[in-house]
Amino acid sequence: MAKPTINDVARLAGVSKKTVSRVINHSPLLSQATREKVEKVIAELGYVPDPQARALALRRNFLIALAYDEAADFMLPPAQEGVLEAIRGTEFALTVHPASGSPSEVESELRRFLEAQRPFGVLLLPPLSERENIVDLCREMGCNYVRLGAEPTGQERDFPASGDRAATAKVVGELIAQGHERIGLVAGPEDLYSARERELGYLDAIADHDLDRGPSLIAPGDYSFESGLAAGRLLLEVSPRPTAILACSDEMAAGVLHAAGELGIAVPDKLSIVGYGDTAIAARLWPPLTTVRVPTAEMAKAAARSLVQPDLAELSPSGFLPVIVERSSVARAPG
Amino acid sequence: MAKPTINDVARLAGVSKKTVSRVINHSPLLSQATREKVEKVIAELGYVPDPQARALALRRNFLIALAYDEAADFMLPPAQEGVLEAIRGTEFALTVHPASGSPSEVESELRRFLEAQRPFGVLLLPPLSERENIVDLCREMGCNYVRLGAEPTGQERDFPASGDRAATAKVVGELIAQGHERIGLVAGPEDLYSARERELGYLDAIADHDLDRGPSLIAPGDYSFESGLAAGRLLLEVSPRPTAILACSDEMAAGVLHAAGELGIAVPDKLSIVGYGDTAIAARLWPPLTTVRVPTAEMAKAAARSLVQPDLAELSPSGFLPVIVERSSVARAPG
DNA sequence: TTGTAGGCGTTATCAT
DNA sequence: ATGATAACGCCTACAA
Repeated sequence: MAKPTINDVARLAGVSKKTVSRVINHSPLLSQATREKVEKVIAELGYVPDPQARALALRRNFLIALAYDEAADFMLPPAQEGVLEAIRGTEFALTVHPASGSPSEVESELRRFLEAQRPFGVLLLPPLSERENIVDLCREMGCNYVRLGAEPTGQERDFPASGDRAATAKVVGELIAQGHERIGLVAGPEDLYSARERELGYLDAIADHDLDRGPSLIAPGDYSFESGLAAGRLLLEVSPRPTAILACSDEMAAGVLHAAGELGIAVPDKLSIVGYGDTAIAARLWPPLTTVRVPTAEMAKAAARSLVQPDLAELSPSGFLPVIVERSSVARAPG
Repeated sequence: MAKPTINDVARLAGVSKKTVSRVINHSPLLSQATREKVEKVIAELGYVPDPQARALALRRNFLIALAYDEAADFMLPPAQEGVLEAIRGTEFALTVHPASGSPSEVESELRRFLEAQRPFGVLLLPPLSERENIVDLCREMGCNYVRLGAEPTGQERDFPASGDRAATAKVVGELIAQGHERIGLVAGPEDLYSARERELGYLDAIADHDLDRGPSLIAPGDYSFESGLAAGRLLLEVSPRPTAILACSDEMAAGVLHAAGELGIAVPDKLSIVGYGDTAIAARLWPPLTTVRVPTAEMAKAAARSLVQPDLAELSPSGFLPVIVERSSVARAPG
């Protein structure tokens, strides 16, 4: 009553193992008759090829890994969803590997993971995707990889963060068009390419319109809620107060919203807030958050597909542009 | 320059394959001398045992699967986190399998997944964990499994949802103690054990205090934000309006908060809101949501550990009780 | 304490 | 179009 093996199938069908193997792998050179005969036996026995044995013989398994730094929690859900969508219906599965600790710990943890599982391919989320030693590690281990959200390198197969600068400049421009003249920024972590681009976009817009950009209008943050809360308290304390704040992540925008709530500042009447990411939280906040949608899931899906079916023509990796989502946290500048 | 195999190590160390194997697997019966000799060669060569070959020979791999229905999105992040914590530092990895579609599609998808990956163990999230055919499937495939959040069955190794009824009764009791007499409920999906328990807990408290429980005070929901929004609109329209609403999930509580915002009802001054779950969103809403914390991550961690190290004594699976988290969305009843 | 022979279930090579 | 034989890299059983 043990699981049937390829040998059982071969014996019962009166053919060789290899022939059964050919049936399994849809080899083109097989007579229709034998194929059907073998398939019948397979169905009767309920035979399923052993994945471990296949993996050994093929020298590859069917795992796609998603590796990320703890700092990437904010983009994990959509990225994961995208990968799952890409591999749905295939024989691939997703394994998830969070890294934590110091850079060298992160590297050795990832190495152990790659050694222990030997996944067929890895998706690297930022900031992991921006670290050369990590990329080198993947290459050295002979593991396919794709980088997400890193600085563009001209590597065909990577999916860089593109368009953040222009998108940010555009939202800030829209705030200005609505009469806002003192616009605060809650910046992101400096080691993230996307965060730097967003800040540059903000500066572009400010410069374009000759607006004030005293340092008191830019507060540091790390994409986390807590940092957004702290930054919000900071920015809302300066005088004259900004009438609008752009946070470089939705989580931080939620923090700013809290700060405004604490101070009794009405949003959007007295303060407009814009987030970034259009993550799950954006539409659930009150007021619903105007934000910039980053197509993380779509990028992850395309990236995973490029690992799984490298032959298929892909959407151009640079074709994933952020787009502004207007909700209710922005209004004209007060009086 | 191919990867070194056990043979290379054996040859260079001047011992047999088996001896190397014993070193790898920390066999106790080995002379210190040979062990060190072999370990030296292993280090020099950078040899790492091939996981696929090991998996084939051992007839098991090192994957823990997390299987869930789409309806379980709300508890996926903490569950995943818990599993990852449990396997951190071990040679296990996590693979994630979402199921969607009709019940029979879900079953056949899960079957294909289990066949294709043959994970060492599976964690079943509700409502998957409550479906007997799914559990049978795991058993039939000879796959270790643990159920999370299902109805208690007396099975030692499962981690049922326990304490929801009592916890719900307790929060509602506290609302009553604060003067609330018309308390609405946004119920959860009826096919979830935990949702049914929460509704029962609500009814317990209402009955205990001889309060009104007209059907107009109970609105259906499915744990989603949208259903919470709809339920909120419904409940806030009846007259006299409830002064407090308990939503059986944080997402639905966010929906109720939106409904209140649309109608210009101040929270918590005119309306108290309580959520359930203490998911990420609870602390980020404004006002911060009073809610009931469900120790999903801890349960998932313990559950995963029970798969990975079944020998170790475990925390009693029923030891994970929900606990009330007071924040700012509750106030005394107005007037 | 160590080695030998054989098996795990599949695929690749190279005949036929 | 099909089959015999040898990998793939590790582990178990048993012998020494």
